[in-house]
Amino acid sequence: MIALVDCNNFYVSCERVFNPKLEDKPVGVMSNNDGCVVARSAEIKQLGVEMGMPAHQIDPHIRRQCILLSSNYALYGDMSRRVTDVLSQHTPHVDVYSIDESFLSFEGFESDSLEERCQVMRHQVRRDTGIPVSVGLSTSKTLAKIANHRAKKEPGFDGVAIMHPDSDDTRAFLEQLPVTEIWGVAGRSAVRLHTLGIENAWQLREASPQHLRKHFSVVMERIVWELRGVDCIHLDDMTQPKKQIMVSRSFGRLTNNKADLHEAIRVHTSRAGEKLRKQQGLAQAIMVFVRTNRFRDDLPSYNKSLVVPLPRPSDDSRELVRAAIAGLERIFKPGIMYQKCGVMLMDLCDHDNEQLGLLAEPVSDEKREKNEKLMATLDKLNREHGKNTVRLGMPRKVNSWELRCEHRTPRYTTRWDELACVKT
DNA sequence: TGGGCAGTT
DNA sequence: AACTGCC
Repeated sequence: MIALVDCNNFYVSCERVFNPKLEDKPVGVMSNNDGCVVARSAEIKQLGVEMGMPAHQIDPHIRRQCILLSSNYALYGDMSRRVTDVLSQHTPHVDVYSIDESFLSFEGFESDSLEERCQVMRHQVRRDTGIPVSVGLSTSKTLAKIANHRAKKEPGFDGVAIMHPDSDDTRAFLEQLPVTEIWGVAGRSAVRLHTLGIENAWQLREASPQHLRKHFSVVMERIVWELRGVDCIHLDDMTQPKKQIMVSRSFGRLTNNKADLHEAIRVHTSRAGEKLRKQQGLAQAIMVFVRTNRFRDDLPSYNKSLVVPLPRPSDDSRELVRAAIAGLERIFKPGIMYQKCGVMLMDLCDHDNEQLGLLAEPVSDEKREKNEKLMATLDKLNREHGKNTVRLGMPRKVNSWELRCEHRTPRYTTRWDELACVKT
């Protein structure tokens, strides 16, 4: 059996742990740059604030009743780790799927007592971390996801729902479940499934896997098997090293300032270098892109990207930055109001079996060791003292390009100076 | 009106 | 290099 453990309204729940005044209130957490609403309390859902809604599109009358917070990823990441720690006490097989979801395997466990076991686990997570979670149980990940939805929506389940793949109850539920509610099926696929006469999850389950593979891809074929209860989506590739590493951000406000883009590209590239070193990889090329706001038809639009090959495979932020800036110089167009820029490290290879190009100059062991030490020190400082404590290049006085996050709460659990104060 | 992938054209 | 799809 597989369990999907999903935190309820995760970001909002994290905020409530440290600020009980948010309990019973319509609370929302916004995405980066205070753009869209990405987490909602039950009360704000009641007011009709939809998932992914741009914050500025909320009716002002409704908005006044809501508490909208900027996202506090330092807090959510740390709370997520705490939840995972508790889950790990209940089974050795925990696959962290996202910041608020984990798949647990209960293979080899007594199946009669699984629901009870999950209730105990659920209560322990609540007690030890303050985060409410729901649990869906079945024999495949896709069905466990669906069971989890039911655990959240149908109060009778008390937070833990089990779905046996071949029961009448499962059939009845799948028959009324639109395909868009299935993990991996969204708008475009739904339209194409519709033309094949497939509207609900049961019809998809009964369709021929080969047929669907032909019309879609192996991904859709797997969904059919999964709906039949066959576990065939494997997540171990989650921990596999990434094939590309991307770092990009929107600017707090649009900018046409070349220095802003330079600084942003430097910071994003440094961050990408950190991620690359963490997975012990080397990049052979770096892509740099700039973009205008596609929703502003009143301004000229300009989207441009450029791949810059690196002289040799590298994980040295200084070499990466040099290449990225060279790329930026070639695609920067003056007089354009830019909304976003970023970099992507490409053609990643493993640190150990680095291959030198024909023209690449080998680096002496001594020099390489020095570079590695420098980068390791940089990473350590930034890890322990907060992002961007140490940066490459000249810092600027005003980071006019930096993100908007006007309503961020303290990083209660990861910063000594931002600990929650019980009484002053 | 977010960010980070993978995959296709 | 640009675009699509997904979460």
